[in-house]
Amino acid sequence: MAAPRLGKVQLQIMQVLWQSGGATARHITDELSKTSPIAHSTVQTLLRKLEAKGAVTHEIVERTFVFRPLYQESEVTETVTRDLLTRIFGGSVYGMVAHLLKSESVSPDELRRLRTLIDKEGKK
Amino acid sequence: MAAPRLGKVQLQIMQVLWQSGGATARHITDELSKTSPIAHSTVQTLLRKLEAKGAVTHEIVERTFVFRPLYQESEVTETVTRDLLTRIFGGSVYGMVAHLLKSESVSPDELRRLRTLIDKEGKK
DNA sequence: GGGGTCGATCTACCGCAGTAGACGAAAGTA
DNA sequence: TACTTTCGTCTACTGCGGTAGATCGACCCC
Repeated sequence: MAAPRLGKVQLQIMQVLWQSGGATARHITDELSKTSPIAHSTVQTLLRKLEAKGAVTHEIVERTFVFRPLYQESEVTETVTRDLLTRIFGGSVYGMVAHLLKSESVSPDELRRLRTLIDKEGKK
Repeated sequence: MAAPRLGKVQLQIMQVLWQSGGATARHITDELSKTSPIAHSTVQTLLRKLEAKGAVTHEIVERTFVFRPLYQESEVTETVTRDLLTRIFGGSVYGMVAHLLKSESVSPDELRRLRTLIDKEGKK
């Protein structure tokens, strides 16, 4: 099992791929440029680096590379979340949730859904 | 207010400082070496880098540097947690907590305490 | 006083993310 | 056919975290 360390932009690229299932470098550049401009060659470089570490693969469709994610979203979410949980909160889920409730504004509706979630979890 | 990005070892150094209030480089080296060996000069280099970005300061006590943290623990916790929340969970506290409950094993006792916490939060 | 110890500094290197220009090939277009 | 666009590759550089050896100065002990 890989413990994939992804940079900030690399993660954004993966997110575009997860969302679309597969995309050309051009599509990714366009998507990322919506929020902040980035050179096409930068995206291509990062895609090659991602491929080098096994995060993505590509196939050629009409002379153009179509990239597909190899890392699963759940896998990456897992890794980075557990990493934070361990390093910052000493592994305490309670500590982490407590911090979230204290420092982030959570709507009453979200709180309700959280309570439901926890109840369901307790019944398992 | 700084939103400082700290590396892995840099964070460990800060944690030693938060725990002790203030410490010499030697003390930090010893503490960190308990888990994995690290050269004293590495710690010193990182301390200088941390000082350069305003994360720590030092005073001289009997010809030895005693370092003190300038970044507050809460501040760093805040920054990195919100960073993850935003980048991975699109800002959804619910999404993040749901992931934690699903992928981390949470004891019944912890679940109870979490429910209590949420109830308290709902009453505010 | 001379050698060992300890602290701080200097310097240098590696790895990786991010950045992007330059270049060449191919394909469409006027 | 010649121009333009698009794509992928090559190359290179910056910044930063992490790594640590080499060195210098001060202090302590015999």
